[in-house]
Formats: sequence, C-alpha cells, structure tokens
Amino acid sequence: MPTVAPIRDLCRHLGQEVAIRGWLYGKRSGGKIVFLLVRDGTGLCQCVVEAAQTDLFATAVALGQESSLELTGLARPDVRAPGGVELAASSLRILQNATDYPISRKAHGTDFLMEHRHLWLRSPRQAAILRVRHTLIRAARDFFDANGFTLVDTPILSPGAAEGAGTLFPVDFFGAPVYLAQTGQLYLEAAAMALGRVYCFGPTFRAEKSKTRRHLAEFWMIEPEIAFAELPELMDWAEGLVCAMVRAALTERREEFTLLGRNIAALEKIAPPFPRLTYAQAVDLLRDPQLHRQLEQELEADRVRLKECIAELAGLEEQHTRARQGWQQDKLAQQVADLREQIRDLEAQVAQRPVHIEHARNFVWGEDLGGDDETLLSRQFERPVLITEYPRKIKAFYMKPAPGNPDVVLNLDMLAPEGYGEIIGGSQREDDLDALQKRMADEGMHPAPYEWYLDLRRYGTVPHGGFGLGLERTVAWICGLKHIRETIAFPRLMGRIYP
RNA sequence: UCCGGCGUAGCUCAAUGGUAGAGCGGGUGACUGUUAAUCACUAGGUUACAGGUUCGAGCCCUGUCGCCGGAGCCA
Repeated sequence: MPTVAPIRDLCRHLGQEVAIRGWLYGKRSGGKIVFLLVRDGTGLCQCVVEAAQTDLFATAVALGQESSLELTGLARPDVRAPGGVELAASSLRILQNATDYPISRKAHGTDFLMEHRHLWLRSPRQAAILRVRHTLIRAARDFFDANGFTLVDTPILSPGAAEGAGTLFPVDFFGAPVYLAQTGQLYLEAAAMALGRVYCFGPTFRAEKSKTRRHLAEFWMIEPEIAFAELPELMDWAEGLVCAMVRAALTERREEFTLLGRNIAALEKIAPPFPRLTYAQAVDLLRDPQLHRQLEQELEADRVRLKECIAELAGLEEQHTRARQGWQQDKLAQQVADLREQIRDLEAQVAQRPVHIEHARNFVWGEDLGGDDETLLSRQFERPVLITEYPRKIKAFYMKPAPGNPDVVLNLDMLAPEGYGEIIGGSQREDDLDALQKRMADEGMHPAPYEWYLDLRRYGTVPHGGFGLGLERTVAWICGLKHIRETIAFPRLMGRIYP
C-alpha cells in the first residue's frame, strides 16, 4: 500500500509510488491520453493516464468535475506539468463520480456564485483567501499571546445596547427580549480589571441595513482591552497588531497573494510608525486648498483613464465580435465585462469626486467623518492612518473626554490605505464614576442595567482602554479584495441567508 | 428607509418595436503531452411575474418580486 501524500509534498516523493486523495478539478484529453487535474486542498496535481491502460483510461475519461477519488501512481518531474511534478497514474479508486458540477472554470456572476457559496469555496481564489484569513487570525492570537494577553470569551446574548438598539438583532430569551452582541467591550473592561491585558475574538452582529461592499450583518471582531493603558499606548498596540498581522501574511502567504493578484509592494510598506492625526488636524487637512487642488488633478487623471478605458472597451468589443475560437470569445467577453465594471466604477468616482471635494471644502468641526472623507484622508498615506480625539457628541458614552478639552474624547480610529476605510475603532474609557454617571444621565440612559459596569469604577478604577479590529475588512484590505463577502466562508449579508 | 442599475438557454452575454442568437458547459464523434486543449455535429427558451400601448413587445408604459452597490450607520 503506497503512502498517501499531500499534493504540496509530492516533490519529496519523486521516483516513488504514492497515492493522492482529492477532487477532480479539471480534465483534458487527447485521443490516447487524458490529464486529470486533481486538487486536495494543499495543491494541484496533473495526473496522466494513457490509452494503453485500457480500463483505467476508460474510467478516467468518464470522470466528471469534482469527482472524489484516490489516485496512485509514480511521482515524476515534468516541466509541462503545473507545479513541475506529475503523477503517472497506475490505479484509480473512485469514491464518487460527480456529474453536472455547477461551477465551471469560466466566468460566473456574483449572484450565481453566492447562491453556490458552499461550492465556490473550492475554487483556488476562495481557498486562498480563507488561508490568508487563517494566517491573520493566528498572527493576531500569537501577537496577544506573546504580549501577555489572556483570551476572555464574552457573551453573545446581551441584555441591552451599548450603542443604539436599532442596530441590534432581537432574540427571544425565555420570553425576555435580548439582543445579539455587537461588541464584547463592556464585559472585557471587567475582565481587564481581573487580568490586566485581555482580548476577545468572536462573531458580532449588526442589524444595520447596509448593502455595501464593506458591510456584513455578522462579522468577526478582535477586541483587546488593557488596564492602565492611555490613548498613546492604545495607538501603539493597534499599530503593533496590524503590523504583526501583515508581516505574518507576507511571510506565509506569498503564493496566495500572487494568486490573488495582490500588490505585495504596497503591503511591504506597512511598518511603524503609522501617521497619526487628531480629528481637528484631519478637518484642517480636508479643508486644505492644497488637498482640493490635488484631488482636482486626480479627477482629471481619472477622466483621462476613463476615456482610455472606453477606447479600450471599443477595441475589445470589436475583437470579441471577430473572435473565431470559442475560448478566445469567452475570454474576451470576460475582459469586456471586467472593463465595463471598471468604467462604471470610474464613472461613479468621476461623478462623486466634485461632491466629495465640495463636502471636504465645507467640512464643519463637529460632523462625523463620512465614508468619503475617510477615503480622501486614507488616500493621502501609504500606511494605515490613526485619527484620534473626535467630538464627544458623536461618540459613545463610555469614551473619556480629553483632559483640558472636554469637547473631544480620547478615541482612536484606524483607516486602512487604498480606500478600504475604517478597520479599527476604540478609545480610552471613562474611568471616573461621577463623570460616567453624568454622561449616562445626559444620554438619557437608565443606570440600573449598568450597575455592574459602574462597579468597575467604584472598586479600584484605573485608566484603561481598548479597541475592536474588524477582521473581514482587514482581510479585504490585505488581500486587495473588492468585496467583503469573499473574506468569510459563509457571509451573512442583508437579504441573504442561503447557504 | 432613500437613490441608482440589472433580470433573455445550466453559466456568461448579444439581439433599431419586425423569424430569440453566440460562446462556454452537457451529449455524440475525431485526435498520443494537454495547460480554461482543439475540431465537427447535437440537444437546450413561458425573455422574472402580472397588466397595458401597438398590426406586432425581450425592447415602450404601469405595478409586483428578486438581485446588485451607493447613501445614511458602522468594523
């Protein structure tokens, strides 16, 4: 019985008889030869069967895409094989001959792929994203582990809202109305008073009716909470965490980035120190005429690019109608579709940009930074940018006002570069009992459900704070994805719960 | 919730208001080293649904449903 080898390790078995177990990814055949492309989750292997192997050949030719099988043969180097190693098959055990697999190795629309998400995961691109995600999670856990953090799991069912209740999913809890948690933060604060440095990592739920490429109804958040930490230290932790995650992905997931077409050079620039701005500085930047001039130039550049794209599209469409061979036609059709999407995006940008510029020009202190403002700001830097000290009025009750300027709070947001938006939000917490009670009263909050939270300020209160990192947005940014739905195996989006 | 776009074969898309088409995938056959193989033949349709305008509607109008991404909100 030959040993079963993962395809990734086949190069260590050259000249040996080995078995591989997997699924038929693709098949090509000549008259007297058939190539089976087998995937097993570790890699892709070309297996060769020749017509002289009568029975084996007949079986191999009849296999459908995604058939499950165990193939035994001689591992040998061959420059013509993808990966440089192929298997000269000697025996084949079919677990199931699958027929009519719905996802072909051709272009598909997003709706169709989302409807078949359970199968879409098998495609190389989706599997690569899941591997990057895995590495990022592991890197984050290693980072906390190496820095003396304790993992504390916080409850998913929560009695009320830390922020607006309109954004929470209601659940019936033995007849009582409770909600799916949108953060573990308040509980983490309690844990931090017990353990010093803690973090939680789990699913979190937002009932916001957001249908955009940046939003999920259910997403995973990594939240550290640190006793005795004040705002500058929190920024260091946020910066350190993100750098550790990027670094791990760069060392372990080169192949995946190549497959995804990710610009690795942009990722290699992610190193400390990240630019740090206060909200007030960000507002000044938004209102800076120099920024507006730069944006106008970018707008011009986009207009030029748009024209180029439209010209290119005309050429491609011409080629498409003239294409003789089927696969060329298909490929060109795909290119045309991609280009059209690019043109749509560009047109939207060109149309929106003057509005953004006007909005930025007229930005008034006290407004929240909108998605467009964030995009403008993050585009100014090649690294993630930290923005701190937002107006108190637009932020949550638990955030501590800045000493000497009670109009702003000691919060931090991190914006990812390349227009990916906010990946981290956090703050130093209000640790003074009286101040917290007053703020809660101002917000019209009932203190009773929060007595336990107030206790943390009654018994040995210390300065502390933390933040939440949105895993999926981070994965999207690091993988260079257009849409957050590809960053999680089974995305929960507004209006979609299947599969 | 609001704004915009889309809905044609299993998939990706064509089709001035005038006979619903192509490529891929499926099926059959040919081909001994393919790289999304290629070539020939072939089956495949209530044009999302319901009304309306018209001699005639996939196309125009109204409504419904579904999907997409943007705003608000947020990670």
